[in-house]
Amino acid sequence: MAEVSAPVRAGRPKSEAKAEAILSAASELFLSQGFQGTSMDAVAKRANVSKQTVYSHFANKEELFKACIGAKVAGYGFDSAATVEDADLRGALRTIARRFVDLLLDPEVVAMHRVVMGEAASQPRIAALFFDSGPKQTKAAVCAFLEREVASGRLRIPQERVLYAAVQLLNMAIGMYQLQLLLGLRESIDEAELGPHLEQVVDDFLVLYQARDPDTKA
Amino acid sequence: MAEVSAPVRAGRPKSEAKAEAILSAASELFLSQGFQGTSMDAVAKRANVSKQTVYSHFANKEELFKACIGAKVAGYGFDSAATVEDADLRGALRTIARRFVDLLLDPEVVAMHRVVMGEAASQPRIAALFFDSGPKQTKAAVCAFLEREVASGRLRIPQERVLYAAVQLLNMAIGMYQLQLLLGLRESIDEAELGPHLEQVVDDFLVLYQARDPDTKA
DNA sequence: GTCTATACAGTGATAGAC
DNA sequence: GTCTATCACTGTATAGAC
Repeated sequence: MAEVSAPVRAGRPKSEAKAEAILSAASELFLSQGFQGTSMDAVAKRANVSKQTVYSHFANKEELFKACIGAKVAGYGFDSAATVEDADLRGALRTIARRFVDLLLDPEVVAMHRVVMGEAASQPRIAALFFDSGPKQTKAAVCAFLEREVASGRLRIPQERVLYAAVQLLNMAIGMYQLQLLLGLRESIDEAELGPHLEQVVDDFLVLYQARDPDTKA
Repeated sequence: MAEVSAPVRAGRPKSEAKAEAILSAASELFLSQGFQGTSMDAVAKRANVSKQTVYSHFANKEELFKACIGAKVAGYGFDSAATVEDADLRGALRTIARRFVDLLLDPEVVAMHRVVMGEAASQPRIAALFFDSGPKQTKAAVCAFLEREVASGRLRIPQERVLYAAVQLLNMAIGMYQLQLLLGLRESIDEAELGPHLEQVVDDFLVLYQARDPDTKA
């Protein structure tokens, strides 16, 4: 019975800090250099650990990539649409559109779109995970908001067209801005350009779907 | 000595035939495997030439990539909008929307979007070339069409909002379909789904911009 | 001009010392 | 659990024969 020294229960908690450092370093590299453009050596170096330590926490490069994307995408929720203030319909739509473009024009989100799309052919499960945790949730949140507004009589959208209208609102809001950022043609979008654009989008959306007063001829 | 002697005149159509073979092989590989996922060895093998022959025609991998994307993007013109039949406004809009989604949902075009976006961070000049020869031209063509219709009085769009309206039409038309293809969530979009969708898009666009008959109260 | 053969750095992943 | 050292392999690019 060699009652040895300390590390009888030296188990997991040590690694947690390093695991986080590895995840953080890998995320930065994957998002800026892409999956194939990032080497495990570079990840280890940036996280200030050895390469073997990386492999002790993540089975291989794909698992590490999956963990990075999963963590990032989980942090970018768009449940905002559900908690928006309903007092003013136009203001609520403006808020939804604003939050959506702010999210999609965020440099990190742009980088994630680039990486996930670029690797979608070879990593279809990552792409599916991204969609389910990202665009799908956003769409669902906006649909829920629209349905509430339809129920309360402030919007008039046929039941089968709510999803179409939600996508329409978001697509009109994003315009060509995200494409320009994705392609690196612009660094960011000026507020002076974005503000009036979103105002116009909300106007158009209301023209299409605002419930008309029944006693007013339309 | 069974000599066949056929290829005494072993063709010297110089490089042109081989250059084409190399370009074709490289394009297929780049579009399906990405830039970093494609090796010069694989290009040479698929083109049935030696690796050195590839390097004699293209200085390096980046130049080869640029040539591939440039050739592909040049072949996908969207001048169609300029030559559309104007007889019926609704039909013309439908045609434009149809050609746009047919273009963007084409598997090869989807693959090109994936590759160009994925490599946009490291190859900004490629991304710019892609934008100028692709989306920018498309947008310009639709703008030209809209301006003609405004001039002829069938559409009513403020001068400064023509570009906005063009993007709006195209964005509404594409919906979430291209994103789903980019992420590999669907293989293609069924016509039964696409047809009614485009019909609705044209309807909405006309609600927003069709010139009202002056003697009809709106 | 095209081929075979190769230089040389870098890759993902593993083995063994502490 | 973490590190150093190394594995087997592939990448781009080049040199020399025909």
